Amino acid sequence: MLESMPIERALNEPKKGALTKALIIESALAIASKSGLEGLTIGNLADAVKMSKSGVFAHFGSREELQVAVVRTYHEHFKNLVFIPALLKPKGLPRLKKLIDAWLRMSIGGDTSSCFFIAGAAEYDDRPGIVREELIRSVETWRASITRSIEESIAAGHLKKNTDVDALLFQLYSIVLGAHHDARFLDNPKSLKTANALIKEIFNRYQASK
Amino acid sequence: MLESMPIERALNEPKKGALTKALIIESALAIASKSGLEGLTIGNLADAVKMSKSGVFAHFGSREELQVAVVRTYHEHFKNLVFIPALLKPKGLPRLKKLIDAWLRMSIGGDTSSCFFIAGAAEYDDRPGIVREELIRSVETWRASITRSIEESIAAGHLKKNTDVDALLFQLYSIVLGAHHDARFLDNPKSLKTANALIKEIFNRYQASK
DNA sequence: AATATAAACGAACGATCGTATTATTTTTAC
DNA sequence: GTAAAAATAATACGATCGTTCGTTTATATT
Repeated sequence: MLESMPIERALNEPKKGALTKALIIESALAIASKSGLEGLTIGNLADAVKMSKSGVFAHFGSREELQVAVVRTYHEHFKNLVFIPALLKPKGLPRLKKLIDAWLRMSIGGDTSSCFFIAGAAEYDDRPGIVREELIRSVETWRASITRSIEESIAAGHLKKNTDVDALLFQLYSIVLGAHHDARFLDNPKSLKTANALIKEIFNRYQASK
Repeated sequence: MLESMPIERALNEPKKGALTKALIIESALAIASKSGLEGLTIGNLADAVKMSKSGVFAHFGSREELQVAVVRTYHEHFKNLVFIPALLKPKGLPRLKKLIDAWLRMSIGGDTSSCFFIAGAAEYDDRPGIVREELIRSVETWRASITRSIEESIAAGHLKKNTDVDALLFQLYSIVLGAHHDARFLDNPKSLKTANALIKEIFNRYQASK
């Protein structure tokens, strides 16, 4: 028996480990939301969950894997907070508007937490590695969702047939970046209103004449 | 003579110190351009200029002051690279277009260096201190320059009299942020073209009908 | 040339970083 | 209840961080 991998044991997933791991990740997400993914260390995370550094470390094997886990978890949160609610709106322009509105509101959310897709993009725009790759995956997924919703809006006759999808995506995305910048860096309280007015204007311009 | 501050000596500014300090800052600017202001450490800076850590440190007194010095120096570079060239264009729309064009090109510049006003804003949007304050000062100065140029364009009759200055500033600024994001994080080679097309369209829309 | 000041160095400090190794405790399975 | 396995802890390592200190070298003044 050169090797007898006990299959039945591999299937028996442990109980407690996965649970505390989830708790750790949740705490890590809170820290990274406040201080960025680079501000998340094994040390301060261990303090936060009242465990030893090594105890926390063992769950991930490396700091990078911890950061990747945080990005993945944030992606799930994002889906629940932004994407899923928009699915309740009817396909086309209503859903597209809701997608952007929910994202915008959450990006500049008054509390400490920022949007990982924005903050992470800035943090890792010149830092290669698996964290960056995971971030790009998430952002591209999100952009694909917006793109699809734009296309559906065109198909439904809500937006002009000759709408440049990429250009519209770029505009919407840029506005959210701009609002995020104005609100979080410049502390401009009017940023949300400015962004909303602009979004409305853009949609009007792209709208099929009725 | 409880205290006899030798005034004549205070006026004699040293020679060599200021020179090497300038060299150090220049090197620091290069490092921070590649790795961000937080990636700039006394250690790697000392290596870069082939000096001892303490020798470098003595010129600034603290790491924060070093970072502030870097921001100030970058502001000067920015003026020379973006602002001054635009002054050669005639007041009004030509100058405004040049301001944005030069900034945009430099922000997504193919080389390693990014734009501090953008990268720094993201890095310090939740990190209080003198570095953040210096960054805000620089960014606000830059935004004031754009604002003034917009107003001059209106006064010159190049842009509609009812132009919403803040809204236009927000749009232009957001587009550069979006292009920076697309180019540097998503590695999208079309970002410059997309941004330029959009800028052109916006100026057309705001232009006084002739 | 002698002297005073500025500039740079070298070594060390305490802190924290991520990680590896080894031990102990807690949970699971029979 | 006991043995195996998983989860957590304890400890330590080498690196690097910003900073301090005492000393030496370079520059400037007289």
